[in-house]
Amino acid sequence: MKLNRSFYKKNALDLGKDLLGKYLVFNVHNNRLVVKIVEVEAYMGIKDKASHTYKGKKTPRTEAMFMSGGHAYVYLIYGIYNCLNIVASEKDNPQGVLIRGVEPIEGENIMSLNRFNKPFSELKKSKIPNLTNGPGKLTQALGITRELNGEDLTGNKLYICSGNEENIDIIESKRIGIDYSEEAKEFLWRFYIKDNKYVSYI
DNA sequence: CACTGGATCGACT
DNA sequence: GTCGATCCAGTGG
Repeated sequence: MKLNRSFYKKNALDLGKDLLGKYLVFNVHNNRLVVKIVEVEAYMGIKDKASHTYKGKKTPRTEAMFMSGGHAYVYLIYGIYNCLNIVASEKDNPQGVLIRGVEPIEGENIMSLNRFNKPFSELKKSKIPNLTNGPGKLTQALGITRELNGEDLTGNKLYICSGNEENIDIIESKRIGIDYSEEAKEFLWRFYIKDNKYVSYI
């Protein structure tokens, strides 16, 4: 079942936890790609020093974060990689959830071609988690680029479905890669599914 | 306009 | 474990 707008209209911490175990669906070129969300980070916006929208900062890049919950915010990091965020809360309350790790459910062959330019059947077993166990990796595997910035997740191209979220053991830990953000870097705003192979970093 | 640094990854030791 | 790649967004002049 596709999740509707009201699901996203909550703060990023609650949305982040609720997203674990859900299925992300992306339809491209007659291909249907489905992945299970296993690792996320919450960015709480105006009061969060680690957030692009700290103090309500609005720029051409961050504009999508100010849309109502249930849109995509995609940005470029380190000049090379795209990161996918799910916008949370209400319009003009710029909170979001960064997707850091997903588990392939459908279309793993396309993901393997996108990442390593070779079919899934030729991947060594040890390489399989490497398909999607990181924010830059999963966007590459799915083929998500900044063209999808601002995409409405209640549409038919990119959306999230209820999935396999029963009996999930959630681990809370510090967010990654935000050393500049003073006390905010200590907050336990990263959530992942315990023992899942597609978590980027334990 | 010029400069600075990043919500990462992969190659290498 | 360390380190370089690579390019855009943000800032200040």
